[in-house]
Amino acid sequence: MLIQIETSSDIPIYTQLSNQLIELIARGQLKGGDVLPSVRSLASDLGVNMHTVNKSYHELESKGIIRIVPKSGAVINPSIRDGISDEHRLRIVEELKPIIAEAIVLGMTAKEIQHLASSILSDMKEE
Amino acid sequence: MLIQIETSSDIPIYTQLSNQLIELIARGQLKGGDVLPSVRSLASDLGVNMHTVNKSYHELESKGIIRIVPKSGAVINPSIRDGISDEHRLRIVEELKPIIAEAIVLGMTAKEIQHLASSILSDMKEE
DNA sequence: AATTTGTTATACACCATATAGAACAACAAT
DNA sequence: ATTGTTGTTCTATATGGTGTATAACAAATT
Repeated sequence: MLIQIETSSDIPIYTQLSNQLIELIARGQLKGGDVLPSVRSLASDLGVNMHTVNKSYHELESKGIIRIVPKSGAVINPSIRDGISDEHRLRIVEELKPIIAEAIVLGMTAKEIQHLASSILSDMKEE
Repeated sequence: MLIQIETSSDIPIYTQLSNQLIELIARGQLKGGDVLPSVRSLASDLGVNMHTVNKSYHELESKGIIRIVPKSGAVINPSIRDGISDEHRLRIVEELKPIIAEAIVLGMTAKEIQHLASSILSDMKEE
């Protein structure tokens, strides 16, 4: 499943896992309807605890990215065609703001930041 | 100094403070050469501990945004005209990637994400 | 019938966060 | 020169998050 965990990172394991799963979905390598591995099997593959994977899955569910069906599995939600909700959009803004501010302070121009964003976007969309 | 701390937030106080200081600098309300308040006085104003402010200042210093002169104060570094360093640029990319991926998964198109970034940028640059 | 599933509970260790108090040497101001 | 402020350092404590471990449960699957 192409996931790598760095235990020495200052980013929590469950956050690393959530981020990488989100990126796999964004790249289209995981699609709506696909079923994620069970918490036990993925934990075994990654060499981490079952509860750590479980925490990541529930984080993804609270973000509206997957739904968890007890005794069955975690299923990726279909892509939303109606556009993003106001709630989700606000969360993205609050997450983007401090990073964009940091980029400005470190000397990037608006044009450079836009170009950086578009290069990240095209990198994810090309697959 | 227009800083608000929410103790009930899940974001650490020192991170809230760092983010708001960075945003003040990005907006031009704090400029290169300006001296930040002493850790004791700002801690008193915000109602938090001295060490918490100190931790925020050192985080900003490790990011290259301010320099701390012992027995003197914390001074904002002048804006970099030479452009951003590779190290800083890489950090920005790594911070942007998971958020952009999340935005895609939640149903935003590349065009919408670009528009969102530019609206945040113009909001910060207009002051 | 046996296995696997997500869930729940308890327990433990470790680290980050936040506060508190104290003391120090260097600097600025009166 | 004395006073007050500065960032620094140290110790101490409390709290919560993170991660692991083990166990048991009920529902679904095989």
